[in-house]
Amino acid sequence: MMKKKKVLDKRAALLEATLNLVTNNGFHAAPMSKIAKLAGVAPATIYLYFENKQDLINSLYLEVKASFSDNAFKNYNDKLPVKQGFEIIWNNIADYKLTQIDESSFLSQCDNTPMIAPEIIGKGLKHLQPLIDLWERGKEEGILKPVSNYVLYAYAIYPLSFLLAVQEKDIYVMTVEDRQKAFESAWDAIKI
Amino acid sequence: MMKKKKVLDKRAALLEATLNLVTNNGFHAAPMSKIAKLAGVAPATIYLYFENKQDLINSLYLEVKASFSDNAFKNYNDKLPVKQGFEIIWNNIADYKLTQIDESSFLSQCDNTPMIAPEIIGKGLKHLQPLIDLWERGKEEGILKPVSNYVLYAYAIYPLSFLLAVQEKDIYVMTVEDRQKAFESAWDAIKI
Amino acid sequence: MMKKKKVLDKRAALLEATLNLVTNNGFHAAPMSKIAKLAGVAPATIYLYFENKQDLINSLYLEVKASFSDNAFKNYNDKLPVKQGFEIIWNNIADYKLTQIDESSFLSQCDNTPMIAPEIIGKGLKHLQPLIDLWERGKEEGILKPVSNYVLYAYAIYPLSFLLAVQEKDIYVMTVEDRQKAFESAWDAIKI
Amino acid sequence: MMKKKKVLDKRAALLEATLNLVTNNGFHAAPMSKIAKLAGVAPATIYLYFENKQDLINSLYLEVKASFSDNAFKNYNDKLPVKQGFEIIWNNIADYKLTQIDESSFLSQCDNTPMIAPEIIGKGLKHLQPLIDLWERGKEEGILKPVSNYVLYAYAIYPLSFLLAVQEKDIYVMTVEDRQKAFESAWDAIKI
DNA sequence: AATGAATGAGGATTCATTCAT
DNA sequence: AATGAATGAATCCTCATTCAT
Repeated sequence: MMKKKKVLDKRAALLEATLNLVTNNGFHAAPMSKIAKLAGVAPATIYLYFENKQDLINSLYLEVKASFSDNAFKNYNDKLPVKQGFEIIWNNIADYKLTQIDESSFLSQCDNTPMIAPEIIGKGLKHLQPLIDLWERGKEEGILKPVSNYVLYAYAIYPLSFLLAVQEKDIYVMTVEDRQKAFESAWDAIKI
Repeated sequence: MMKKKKVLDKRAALLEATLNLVTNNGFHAAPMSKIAKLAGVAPATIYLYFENKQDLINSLYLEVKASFSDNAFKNYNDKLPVKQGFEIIWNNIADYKLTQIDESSFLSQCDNTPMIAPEIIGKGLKHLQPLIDLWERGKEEGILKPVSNYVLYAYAIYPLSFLLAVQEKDIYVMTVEDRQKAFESAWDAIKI
Repeated sequence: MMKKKKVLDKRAALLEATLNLVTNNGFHAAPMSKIAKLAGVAPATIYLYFENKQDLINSLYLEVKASFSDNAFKNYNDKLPVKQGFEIIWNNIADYKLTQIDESSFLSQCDNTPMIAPEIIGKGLKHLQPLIDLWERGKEEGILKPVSNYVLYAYAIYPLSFLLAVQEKDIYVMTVEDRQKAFESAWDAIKI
Repeated sequence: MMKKKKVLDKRAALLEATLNLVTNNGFHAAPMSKIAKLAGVAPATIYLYFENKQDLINSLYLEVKASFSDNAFKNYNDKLPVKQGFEIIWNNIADYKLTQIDESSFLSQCDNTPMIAPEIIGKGLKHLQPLIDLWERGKEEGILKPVSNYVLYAYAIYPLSFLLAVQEKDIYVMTVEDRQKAFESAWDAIKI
């Protein structure tokens, strides 16, 4: 069990090192040798845990996406009223984007770049099903605009990515009121 | 004159080749040799027109950003009522994003990646001033929510990037009605 | 232990290959690829032992200079009378210059070319201190001319470089008597 | 004639530019493009005056060597007593080495490097014949040591190259007395 | 005579990956 | 399981030289 722990440690260290390097320097400036050094292992060791560099990146993407999604539904259950449920999810996501900055930047980079193959991106989206379900219910109940879920996502969730980006670049700091207003904008955009 | 034309041709061909390769393969898979081949010149020729790879990318970024911005204010003038002015700009941007797919993807990639230095990004933003002015006026007139322009951008314009992305991945095709509704969402998000 | 040996072998092989190529072809005609081939390793392997080409050249310079200096003081000790001590050193240097031809040519090339930075050249000079000490003593004892050590070096040691050069070009072969006379010229030049 | 002048100007400008660049940066950092720029002509123009880079370097070597030799025999005639004649030549050479620093450094670089083919070096030596003749006479008259002219050159003339080098590196400045003593060393070294 | 655009060949260096230990 | 030495292939970039004008 101690052994198992250590193994997981090494894998985790590699993923974290990759996250750091890719986020701050970009894919093309995150060589395997640096990843290994930052993780405290030998370059060859990476290949015990991952098939190759692409597999390492894919794995990281899926893990981060999973942690993002898990977080999104904290304290949420599908019996809540639509607006209340949405508010919980929106706040969870906002919290994540504004505090897990490296992870969020990494996801942005992956989602706007051909560095992750579409089928892997697709896998990562599975976890958001409860949000889709909520929106479908909202549309049935006549609370939400009858538009594609893509449009809902574009207006309700995606703007947070932009706010994260400017936040991270230190050109704008979001106050508590700003955040409340941002939520209202999101809701105004999708509510009927 | 013929000479001047040819020179511009070569520079333009290089920029276009770079746009194609970076958009479809990513920065790290767009080697100078491929760029040269696609542009129909020898690798060394690139260095007659650009200092180095970074300069080539920066130049491309600024040119595309400029074309994007120029397009955004087609038929717009700052005497128009706020909503009408905004609608024109929004539609211009939507047209651009949905038709100039390569250019739009490239800009997304640049804006979500450390591949362009912040100071160059800053330069590219200058051109959007008229939109900022319009928003300031809208807030003064009590038509728009009194929030940071970053928030307005996040909800009014940025969602189009997401819609472009899904559009491009063929997982969603936007109809004329969808688009009208998307505009309404944008407006609902920012109007008071 | 076997491993350690092999590692040293490779480093040494690289240094030797560099010595050969630079000596016979000049710095500008000693590409890393040729050095690697001559040393029997892949080009990338050079970078396991040296930071870059300049570091390789610098290292070689310092090693050769050290071997030159070590040799210069063979059988010498600072209790010997000035003339006798000088004769030993002079002969040691003459032996080195006339037998270690590649090494000597390489040093000449380094010392007459901007290929080695002044601070590295400076480092290489440290080892000659005992000769300087001997000369200072000789001046104190009224045996040597009261002139700068640079002048003493120019007349006592430096001429050997010229004799090496002509020797190497096969335009002149030095006999034992010639050599004895050369020593006398050196001594005549610096003695009072 | 004006035209002829201009032509010579361009050739001379190219030679001077080459001298500057090679002297200060070394052969491997004196690209044709920089030479052209420094001379104020287009790269292709070089090839109107010189066959290729090697020819340019060779031509420069021969011109500089000729100017060095011409200077060496200023005010000299072969009727003078040996010591007096030698003193004149020695002083001429010393003047040249200590004032025409770029030219002297360039010659040192050429003579200690495989950058000039031996047959070209040989050509350059022709001009020193009067010095050889003087030495032969000195040996016949029993004034000079009966040794090879190479040895005489090594001790009488070559040391000046070393003194130039240290002079140029600012680690030693030669006074008038130093210079007188240097001459005496040279004479002591070769006289019987 | 003079040029500046153009280039093929080659330069130093990096990198993902492998393999003997 | 873990490694560090090793590498072939590729990357960015430079350079001597040419050629159409």
